[in-house]
Amino acid sequence: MPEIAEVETVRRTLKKQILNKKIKKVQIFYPKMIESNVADFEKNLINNEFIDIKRRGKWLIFELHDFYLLSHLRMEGKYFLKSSNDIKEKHEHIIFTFEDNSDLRYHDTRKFGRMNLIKKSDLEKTEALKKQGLEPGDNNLTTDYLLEKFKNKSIPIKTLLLDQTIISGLGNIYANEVLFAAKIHPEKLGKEITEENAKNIITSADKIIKRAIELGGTTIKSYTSSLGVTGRFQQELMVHKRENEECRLCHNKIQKIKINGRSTYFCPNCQKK
DNA sequence: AGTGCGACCCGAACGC
DNA sequence: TGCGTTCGGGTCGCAC
Repeated sequence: MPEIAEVETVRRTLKKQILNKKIKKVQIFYPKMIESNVADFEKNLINNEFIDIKRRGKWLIFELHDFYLLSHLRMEGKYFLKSSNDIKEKHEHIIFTFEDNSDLRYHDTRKFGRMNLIKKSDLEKTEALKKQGLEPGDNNLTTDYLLEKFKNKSIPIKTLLLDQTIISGLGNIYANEVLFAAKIHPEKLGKEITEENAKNIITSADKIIKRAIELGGTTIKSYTSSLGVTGRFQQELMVHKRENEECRLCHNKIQKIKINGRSTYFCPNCQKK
């Protein structure tokens, strides 16, 4: 489940490995994954090279000479660096081969991830990126901004934290963790969020994401980021995946409920309605 | 416009 | 043991 901290970890790791190497071959085993024209995808990447890797929310942005390759890992997308002699594994869907016979391989068990190759001049026009809200840690992410977005919303705050057009980068794990840290019940409606709540969300999100990035993200279930990097943030999870375990603060039992069909974990004592 | 929900995927977990 | 069923989770698009 790559969220912002995992994506940032992938970005930093890959940046050390793949820049300025000429791409000599692109193999596409699951064309549906590519949202732009598949023939152009291959044609425009061959003989090109990655010169930088940026990120916006959960989108990875690989910069080439005149294109950007946008990559969203969704649930289980991972990148691996291998030798082009290595046998192709079942869930490797896109393989980029560099001139030195090293491979960048995109692996995605559930095939949810997406890629999109766009001209550099189209970056600002790209819907997916245009819609992204403010990231945790951004100075423009203020209580005024949040209260404006939350007012009139009859949607649980948990769902609003997952809305990438408001705050960009939070997924299910960190949404649960942020609400615990901010001491807000996940079912509290957007319009009921107070200024103090909003302030706590901002502070908690910033702190939690920074710490998670520091620890290389969270490895949970099947998710490990690229190149075998294992996130260590899961050791610090307060509520996520801790149903019926003791709250680390008050020793009450952590509860699991569904909000909008998504697993939501919280401490009923620390996070009162 | 705001809200809810199924579809996309497939391995793991679960039930019998 | 083995088989069928359910679950999960980010995002989009459609229905109401």
